[in-house]
Amino acid sequence: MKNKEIADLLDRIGVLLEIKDDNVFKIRAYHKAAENIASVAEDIATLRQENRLSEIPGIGKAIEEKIAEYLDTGKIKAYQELIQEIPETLLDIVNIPSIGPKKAKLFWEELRIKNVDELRWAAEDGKLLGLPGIKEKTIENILSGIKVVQAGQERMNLGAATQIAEQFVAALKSLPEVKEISVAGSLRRSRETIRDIDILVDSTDPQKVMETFVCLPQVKQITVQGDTKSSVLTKENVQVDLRVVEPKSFGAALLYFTGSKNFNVKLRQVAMKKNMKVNEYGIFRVAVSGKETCVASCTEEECLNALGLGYIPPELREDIGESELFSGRKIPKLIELKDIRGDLHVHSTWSDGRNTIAQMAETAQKLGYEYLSISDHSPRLRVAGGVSPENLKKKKKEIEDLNSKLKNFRILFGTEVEIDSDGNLDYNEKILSEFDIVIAAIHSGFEQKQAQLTKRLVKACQSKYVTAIAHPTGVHLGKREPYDIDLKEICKAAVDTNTFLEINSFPVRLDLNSHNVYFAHSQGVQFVINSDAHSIDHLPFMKFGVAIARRGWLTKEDVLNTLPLKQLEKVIKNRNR
DNA sequence: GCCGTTTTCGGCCCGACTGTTTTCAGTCG
Repeated sequence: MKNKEIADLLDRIGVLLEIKDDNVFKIRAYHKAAENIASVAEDIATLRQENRLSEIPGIGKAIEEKIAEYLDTGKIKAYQELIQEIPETLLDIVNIPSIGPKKAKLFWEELRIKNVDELRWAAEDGKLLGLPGIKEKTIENILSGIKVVQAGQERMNLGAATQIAEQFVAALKSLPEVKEISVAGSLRRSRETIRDIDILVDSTDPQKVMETFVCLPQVKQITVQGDTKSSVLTKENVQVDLRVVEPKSFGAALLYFTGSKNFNVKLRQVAMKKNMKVNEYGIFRVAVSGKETCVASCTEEECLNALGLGYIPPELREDIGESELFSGRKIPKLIELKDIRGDLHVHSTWSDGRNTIAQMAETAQKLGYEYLSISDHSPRLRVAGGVSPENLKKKKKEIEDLNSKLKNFRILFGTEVEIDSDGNLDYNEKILSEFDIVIAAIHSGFEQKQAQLTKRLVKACQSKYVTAIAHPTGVHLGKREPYDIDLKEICKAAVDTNTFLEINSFPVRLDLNSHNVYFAHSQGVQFVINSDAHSIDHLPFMKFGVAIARRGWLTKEDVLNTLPLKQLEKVIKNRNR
């Protein structure tokens, strides 16, 4: 699937045009197009074949042609021409914090600096001094920016970001000067990966809050410090931004700083049509005279209502389902964590889990679940110590013994069975029929061609014993790209065979992701949300999967493990017969 | 370069902070 490649390339064209000081709206069009392509769940090559590229918002004639050109030739002529004029490596320079297209252009034109190393040498040798607008402080910022980039500022997964944010929130919350506090930004929207952490505080004494914030022990470096906004780098090189507002603007500020950027743009466009204005201080009515009157600011709901919109949960403030959001259609009641009645994919010491079945079950009960499936790996997955057929008998006995002592809770005898390179399952039919629930997964042979990988998953769906496909795309955030599958084909197979697709809540997976969930849902797919816990500490990861489900517009009715045990068992039994 | 319930041309979101400037451009979110 070439979606990401093409999105990257269009983004690069955008930046190069910025360096060239081209029309800002043209530049924005390229970035917007790139963003939208990156978030399309379907293969862009398929969309092109079906002549549906223009269905993607922000794709007009010119960009459509460039996409086609890339799919046919592997190149885009316009890009090749741009990098004849401007060295491609200037793109790395623009990536350095405090450097944008203007400075990159300046350094290139005046000093022929074309990459980060040359820039560092020039900065260290004082060669940048004397260029217009460049003095000591700017050089200092450039050198520190280079260090930040080279230390690696990759996006964190949702779980890692949540952990860091919780530390900051806890520290600030204890201050008497802090009235309300909330995370904002992409973390509040529960994006799969997060770059910076945004925190919003409402306080009557901003200075005190800022002082405390920048002096917290986890802070390594202060990058920005103002009256209402400060930014720091933590020891792990994570940027944390703090905004402080007056209590009366908390809602407007929260709306504003939660974003997404595109959602905010959309809100302002809605506002403009009503002769209104949106900023972080409130929603304003603008009179013909130009006089502005604040009409809402205290809560997000108030602000959205003032714009004629109902409340929109943060997870939906994305481009996913945007047309629905602003068409006046009612937003469904999204699934919540409390709707989840059990976890159908966890591991125990029988394979690569760290805790016993009993321990896992005990924690699951504390979380308020009604059931838990111990879905250990099958033998083919050697590294995980998959359970042999002989051991399965012992494991089943252990579960039966535990169940006989449990009240209002049931442990299910499950498996996460390997799908081999031909799409066959790692246990025979007789063994598979013994399980309460079977989920099937791919853990090897990722490098196969799209057709073959897709066929494997489709074949697994067709097994009458398989209830769900675990982590369908195999992505490992920041480590491994998803394997090349035709999601549409797999959705079709899932729907035809009543097979559920998993939303795996494990923070490095989050697979399916929210875009895929939204797409699969549109194809009629049903889901299961699992933690894939390998220890009792992992069971609470379920909240991340639920967040992804919400981002994909799912309601509780779309998710198998919101059912009470009896109904769940019935669904599993009746499936595909 | 894209887009349309002000529709095929003329628009295209808004503000904080920094470092350089004597009032603002660049960067960032």
